[in-house]
Amino acid sequence: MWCYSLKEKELKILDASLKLFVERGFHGTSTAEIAKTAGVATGTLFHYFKTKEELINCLYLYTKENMLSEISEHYNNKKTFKENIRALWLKFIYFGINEPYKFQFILTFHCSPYITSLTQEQLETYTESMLGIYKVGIEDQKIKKIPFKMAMDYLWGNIVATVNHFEKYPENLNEKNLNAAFELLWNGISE
Amino acid sequence: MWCYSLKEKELKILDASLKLFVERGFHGTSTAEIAKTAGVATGTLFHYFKTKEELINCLYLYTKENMLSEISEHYNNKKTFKENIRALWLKFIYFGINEPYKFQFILTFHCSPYITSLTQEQLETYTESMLGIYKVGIEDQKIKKIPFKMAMDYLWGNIVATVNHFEKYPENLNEKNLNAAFELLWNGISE
DNA sequence: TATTAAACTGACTAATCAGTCTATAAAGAT
DNA sequence: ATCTTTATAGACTGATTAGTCAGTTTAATA
Repeated sequence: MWCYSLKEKELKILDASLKLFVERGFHGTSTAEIAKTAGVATGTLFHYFKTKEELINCLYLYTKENMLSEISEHYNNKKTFKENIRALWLKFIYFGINEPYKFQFILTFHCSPYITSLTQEQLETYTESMLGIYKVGIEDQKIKKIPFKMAMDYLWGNIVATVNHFEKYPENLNEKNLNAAFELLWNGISE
Repeated sequence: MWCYSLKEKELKILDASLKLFVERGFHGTSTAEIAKTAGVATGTLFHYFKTKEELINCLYLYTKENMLSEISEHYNNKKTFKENIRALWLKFIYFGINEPYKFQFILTFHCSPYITSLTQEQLETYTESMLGIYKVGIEDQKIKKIPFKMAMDYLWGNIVATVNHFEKYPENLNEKNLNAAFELLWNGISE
């Protein structure tokens, strides 16, 4: 699988797929519909993606790389540990709010059978950088001694809940409530 | 829609649907497959459910009522507020662990376009009983002054994250970690 | 026992699906 | 200028789909 140096029509196919897969699911979306939405012929779709499954795997990689590239930021030693976690958390929240389709797609197809384990593996490097931050927090006694994976699942669960909340009630999206949502997370994990 | 006083084959169809819809999605599962898994003819399926959409709506009601009936318990004044919240939380967690298909189905199809808003409405009475508990917590200064809906979304997010976590790492499921998971929630919301 | 309604069956159908194929058009390479 | 590869198109195909229908069995009632 390649998915790099995307041609114009290739990108249009990915964008159309993202929208339709999120709105109607994998099997609920026909390749003909994707092609029509993207403004290309079905033959063109299958020229770039051998099968529908290859298309969704490619879309998953494209979307998740897109998210991680917006999130990635190195630990800033001039700020407190809490401020660092807050900055990271905020980046996820803003990605979820600004890119609702991409966020929902990652959520929906994260554990889906259409995504091959190969596609999954290519993204696990990110977890390692999180492990580094976690260790700092434990050593400096900033966060509770809970298992790393539980902390990760809790963090991700909070991000998903927060994004979904502000998507449901966009009128509540303001500095105050955003801070309240972060404090829920922080008070949970902090020592 | 009726869905009450279920006949034997009707129940088999619902059980088969639950398994297949969770594993392969709505459009990924054919009615022929459901009928075969349930051990009935396709005609029987359409005798009980006019369309595939009616089937999934019926299944959603059946599943969510099933969950709520197992969760429902009145506030116990002899216990502390925290203990009451913990008992409620635990019931959700055990439902998620003991009924992984039902839990996953509710999660997946909660915001899905196949579930009609009518089906959604029939289940909102539960929220009201939660509102009562929330008010008690606020008045007695047990929990922070965060908006009710945010608290609900945070609670549900924590439950989902916890169930998913123990499903991913069943070897971690024990009293100690279960308590640690609850403390994450409680420290987040408590005053 | 006879009558009727409900439960049940599976072959069948029109529509839709993923993917193919043949034919051009455009772009690069020599 | 000629040749080769790549990009694009859309009509087409065999397989599959949701749902129907005509008829059979079962169960309840009179």
